[in-house]
Amino acid sequence: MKTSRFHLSTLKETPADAEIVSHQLMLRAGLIRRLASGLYTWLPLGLRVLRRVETIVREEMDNAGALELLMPAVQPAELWQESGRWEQYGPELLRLKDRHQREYCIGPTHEEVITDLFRREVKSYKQLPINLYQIQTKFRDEIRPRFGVMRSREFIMKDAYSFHSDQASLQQTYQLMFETYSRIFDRFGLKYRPVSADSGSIGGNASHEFHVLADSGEDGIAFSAQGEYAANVELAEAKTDQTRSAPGQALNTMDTPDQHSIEQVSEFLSVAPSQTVKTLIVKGENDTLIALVLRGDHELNAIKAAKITGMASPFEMADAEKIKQQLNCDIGSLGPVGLTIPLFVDRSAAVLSDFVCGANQNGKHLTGVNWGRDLAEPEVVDIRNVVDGDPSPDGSGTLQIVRGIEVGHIFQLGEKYSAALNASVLDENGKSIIATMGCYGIGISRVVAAAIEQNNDDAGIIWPASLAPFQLVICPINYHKSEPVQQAANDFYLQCQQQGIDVLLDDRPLRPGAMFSDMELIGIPHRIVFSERGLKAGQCEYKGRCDEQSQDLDLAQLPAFIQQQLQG
RNA sequence: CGGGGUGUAGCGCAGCCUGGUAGCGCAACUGCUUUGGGAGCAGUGGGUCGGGGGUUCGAAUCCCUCCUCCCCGACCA
Repeated sequence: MKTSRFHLSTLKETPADAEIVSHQLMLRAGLIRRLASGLYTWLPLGLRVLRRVETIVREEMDNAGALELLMPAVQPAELWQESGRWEQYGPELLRLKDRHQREYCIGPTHEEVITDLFRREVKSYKQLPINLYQIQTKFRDEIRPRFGVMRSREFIMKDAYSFHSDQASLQQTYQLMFETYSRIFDRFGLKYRPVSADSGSIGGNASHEFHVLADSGEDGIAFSAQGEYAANVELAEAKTDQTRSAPGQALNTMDTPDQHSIEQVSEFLSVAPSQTVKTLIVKGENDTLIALVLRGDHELNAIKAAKITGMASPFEMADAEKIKQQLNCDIGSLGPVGLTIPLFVDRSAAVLSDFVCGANQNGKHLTGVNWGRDLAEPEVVDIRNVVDGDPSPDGSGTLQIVRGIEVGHIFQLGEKYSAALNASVLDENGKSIIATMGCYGIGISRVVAAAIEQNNDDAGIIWPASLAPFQLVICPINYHKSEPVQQAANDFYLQCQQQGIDVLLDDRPLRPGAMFSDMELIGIPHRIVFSERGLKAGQCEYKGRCDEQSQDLDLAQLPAFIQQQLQG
């Protein structure tokens, strides 16, 4: 491809409304353009990257025996009513009516459609297992689309659905998909990590997420540096290896005027925040209140807390006013001692002794508090986020926390949709059995953003070789003035094309600086420069996108050198 | 949905407070010069100032209203 025939559309300035680096660079490099909130056009350059992602996914899914099909983006309401999700899904589901007033939605996912297809098509256990996938545009009417294609409303996803006559078969395909996903992400050339998205308490590996690692990632991933354990922070079990020591101090009431936060109180009383306890009041069922107690330096994990029986649904913090009215003190002075509402205590808070907490009286805190002596033995639960250095739940060393972007998710669905839509086959005894299902997604468009989020520098995008829109760019200096330069560039360009190299020739009449900056912005991995000066010495120049310095090459060794670079 | 902000040329912004008929940089176009890290000079084109309504002799500017986009919302005891 020559730049003169390709719509390169780079921006020197960063668009004001793009917040994260991948979004900024995708706009600046001319990969995407915004049409409306959460809706983006993929420009030719961006589409080349998107296609590379798709191709890798497609090849590996095909290798794993999955079969590609394509389902409609628009789906009839009846199917969603049958699964019950027409009511459950809420405003994220974009609903519409046709001219006959029949109701439809634009699919955010395709479980209903695939299950409907399956029940019409597949009748016998002999046809199982089967794994069907598509690469398709989805729509979720996000409350707040942001970060460009990272969290857009319309997006491209690979979704696969497998059907089985028994759990063992599902397990087998699930394992195969896990390996396939690992191969896909290896081929992307991205740093990633599969994490279990299930606490593990239900047994089995019912769900895994694949995260591309990036400091700006929205999800926290906890993993054991020494062992296999890896889980989303939202779900990682928080353990403590401490045991409670015997009480050493007497219970004391201290005046703590205007000291509300843990930070203030611990500084005022000269104790570590980890020696204090915070008491959070949340809503319980039937308009009641429930108290949650955490160590002062820990954070509540709302997903875990929501699972406690008796919690209001959805999980919510109680209003300050109601707390004041019922407990007779402000939220900055709450404590577990003497509370008459149900009390759940995090494991780490339950092993404290001689700790500090609010006195349930404004302006006062208690010190030297001990479970079992000053108040009842606690009802112990796991309700906090894990932190760096926590013991790994599987006993293999300690946890580390990194940030990640969720780009893949594999899931054992079981019979949720097959039962609702009565998707059954006959087994070897002629008996009708409900199929059991798995589903496997990869956010194709999100992978592009995640790749940039992980790989960029001040100059722009740094594509891994497998995702780059072009592998190699030829930058001739004075292409339009110097015949030798034009000749050398054209010759090498043709030579690359004949070898099947995805090569870009920058034949725009630009000054070198402008040309180099553009090519670095769009992230082409390899660059060859031809100049009159170099050609006179029988040389050209090579620079890899991440190289500090360029290097001179003899023209004779150029083809072999490039061959080697592209393979490496 | 609630709160805050924003909207002026393709992009980034000034002008608004204190009304007088729109400007800067980049980009684009033409010509000449230049050609190893986003060139210089000269010239050109491009804006219903988000929409509608109002106040006024006169509105980008003041008032009302609708809309857009962005940020915040659940990590506080």
